[in-house]
Amino acid sequence: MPKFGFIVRDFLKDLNNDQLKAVDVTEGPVMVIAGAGSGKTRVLTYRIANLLQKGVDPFNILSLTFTNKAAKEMKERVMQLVGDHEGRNVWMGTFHSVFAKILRIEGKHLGYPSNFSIYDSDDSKKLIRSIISEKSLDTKVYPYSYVANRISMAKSSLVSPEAYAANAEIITADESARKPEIKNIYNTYSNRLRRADAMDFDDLLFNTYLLFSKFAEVLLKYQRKFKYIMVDEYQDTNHAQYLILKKLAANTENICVVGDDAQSIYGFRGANITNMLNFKHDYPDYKLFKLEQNYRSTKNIVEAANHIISYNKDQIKKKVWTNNDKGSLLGFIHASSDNEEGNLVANSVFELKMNNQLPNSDFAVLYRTNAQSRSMEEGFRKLNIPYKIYGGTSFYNRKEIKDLLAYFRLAINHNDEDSLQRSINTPARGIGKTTMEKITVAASEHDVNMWEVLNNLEKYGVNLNSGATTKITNFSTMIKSFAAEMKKKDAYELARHIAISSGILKMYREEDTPEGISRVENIEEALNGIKEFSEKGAEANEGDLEHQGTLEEFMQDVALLTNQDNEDEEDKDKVTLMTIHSAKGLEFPYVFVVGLEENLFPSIQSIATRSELEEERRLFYVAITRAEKHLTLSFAESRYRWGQFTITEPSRFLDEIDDSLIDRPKKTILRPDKGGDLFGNEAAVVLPKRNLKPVSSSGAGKSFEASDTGGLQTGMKVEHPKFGKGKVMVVEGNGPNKKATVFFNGVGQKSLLLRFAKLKIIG
DNA sequence: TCCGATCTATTTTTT
DNA sequence: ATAGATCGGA
Repeated sequence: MPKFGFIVRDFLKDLNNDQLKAVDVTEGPVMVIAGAGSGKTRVLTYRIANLLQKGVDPFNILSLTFTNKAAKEMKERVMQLVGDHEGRNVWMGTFHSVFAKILRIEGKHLGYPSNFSIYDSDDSKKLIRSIISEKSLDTKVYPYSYVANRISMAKSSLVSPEAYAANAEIITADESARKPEIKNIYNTYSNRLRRADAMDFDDLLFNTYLLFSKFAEVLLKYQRKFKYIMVDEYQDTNHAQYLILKKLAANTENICVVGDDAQSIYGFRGANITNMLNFKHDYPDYKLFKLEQNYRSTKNIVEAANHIISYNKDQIKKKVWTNNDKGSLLGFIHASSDNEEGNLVANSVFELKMNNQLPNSDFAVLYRTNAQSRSMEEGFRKLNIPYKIYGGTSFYNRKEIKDLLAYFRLAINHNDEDSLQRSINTPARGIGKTTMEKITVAASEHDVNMWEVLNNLEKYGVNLNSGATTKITNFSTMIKSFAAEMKKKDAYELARHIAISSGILKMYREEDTPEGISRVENIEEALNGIKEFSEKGAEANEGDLEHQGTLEEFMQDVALLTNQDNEDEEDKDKVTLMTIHSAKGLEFPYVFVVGLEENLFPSIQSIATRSELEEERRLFYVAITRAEKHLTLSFAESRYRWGQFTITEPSRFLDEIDDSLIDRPKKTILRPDKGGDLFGNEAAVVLPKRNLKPVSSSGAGKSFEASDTGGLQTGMKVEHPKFGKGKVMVVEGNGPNKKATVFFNGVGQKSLLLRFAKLKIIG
């Protein structure tokens, strides 16, 4: 007998034909291609409700999303449909959080304890950085972010350090990039994580895959558990996620994936659209449903979005349409500077709000990079419009919070070397560089953990004076005492105890600067958050784990949380400021997409290849389709970037919107057909203009090869792709701000930032 | 060992 | 611009 028949049946009336089919076919593989705003989340939640109605046990349903926020929202909506009790027991979470949970239970098969640490990207970059320096490699040749990215890509493709070193293609690529050491860095990095009983984000996927491949009985257990699998944002899955899903679904093949190739925006991180294309090969008898009716936006907005995406070559054919009103034309803001852009956007919000009596929460400002939030903030602050910023440095990434959490982590997992190094001399307790050096070296030599060395100094031949030895013993005793309290005290009690007796709180209190005060406040806020966690007790929001409110449990949750995940009540009626990436899946009545400038959006890093540019365009598509009623695009003629004044050019994406859809002056005003000297300011740095004349795009880099200008000196002769040949008059500044004044024949004197200018040294 | 001055990387996006 | 790392001197 259907358990909640009347509720679901009632709602089924709200589904259109395509949605209904996607909800109805619960058995066998299903792929739903869902255009923006076509009710994708609705389909997923109703599917879950439908399954429950048919009598499927909630424990047998797994629903995977990309962000915690999406998971939370889905959970709420399911609970609305079927009631809290049933809804609560469905496994709904992000890939990372669900797999972390599995690994806490099953990690022992792979040699991991259940209390393994999770390193966030800051932690892993830090580790990679220290490995690079240990190996005395040139950080110019091996920038740690490059190396980290390379390793992360390998891991997301399930390439182990051994496989990496054995892969001729990869090795050749690294060698021709003159970075042959990456394979060794990767190997050391991997070992070091192991030694610390730690996993990075990629390991959560990689190890889950290993677990399921190597231990058939474990796989079987989870295959039996997850009889019905649903995946949101399938276009953003990477290779590892794809293979894990394939394994999990192999028995029942009850897998339903929902995605939109036009909204694939995580290719840079290893997401692979071909996972969508592979679906039909893996499950030849799959059912395909397309959701093409947009319920979210006006006709104008849908049309603009369709228009934009039609510039992309790679796409699955579909026609998104809407029955909604035509709506107003797209707004357009042309500012002279980033600051003015912030003011104009804020003014525009103010007007719309006043004229139409709208809440602040109806508005969102979306941008390409987090750094752009600053000028927006200033604009809103001037008009006293409340706003909230998502992204940027997350709360848990603040220094003081990391300092505190390091103690928590170390108390939970003594092998966590990152936390050990962070906490051992913060606050200063006289365990300095020399001492740590000795310990690090001993740990490496004996290939044991630093904690092990710390507690057996003599055994590992670490020679320290008695003072240092005492200090270390005291530290170790303190950590052990924290660990001993773990099961006795609740999370809040223990957290406060640690904050006080570690000296962290005292250290920041004594700073006595505005900054120090705010750090103390943040620590207090963190403690309050933990208090809430303790008090809430069994929220049991994920699956079947018993919840006792210990600090260890808190830390397991926190590792995968981002700042987007806890919204305060007082944040409800505020304008939302966020990157487009974090806006995916959200919608707002009024949306501003700002900073539509070449080299910013599309990003300068993504204009080299067609596929990268197409990803930027999809990102623009995502931005546009967040808007329900009204969309405004904005662009500034100049902008501070890296603390440097730069003249900018309107984004090519603006040209790709049909003039009839947008309310803006004629294009000729936007694109003066003059050189870069229009603004006549010689101090201004002109970003490389995009090719106005047809230039074979692939040949552009080859015909002009810029030199390394690190050793550029006065008197040298150089060539510039645009200004031609010239002589260096002055070299000034350092590092990224190093600039040269060059006299170009027939052009005159130019001041160039070497970081940007493509100069060839010719004599 | 500690402190201040100086240098350097960061800015593409996130779990 | 700005935070963090590094360096050099007390």
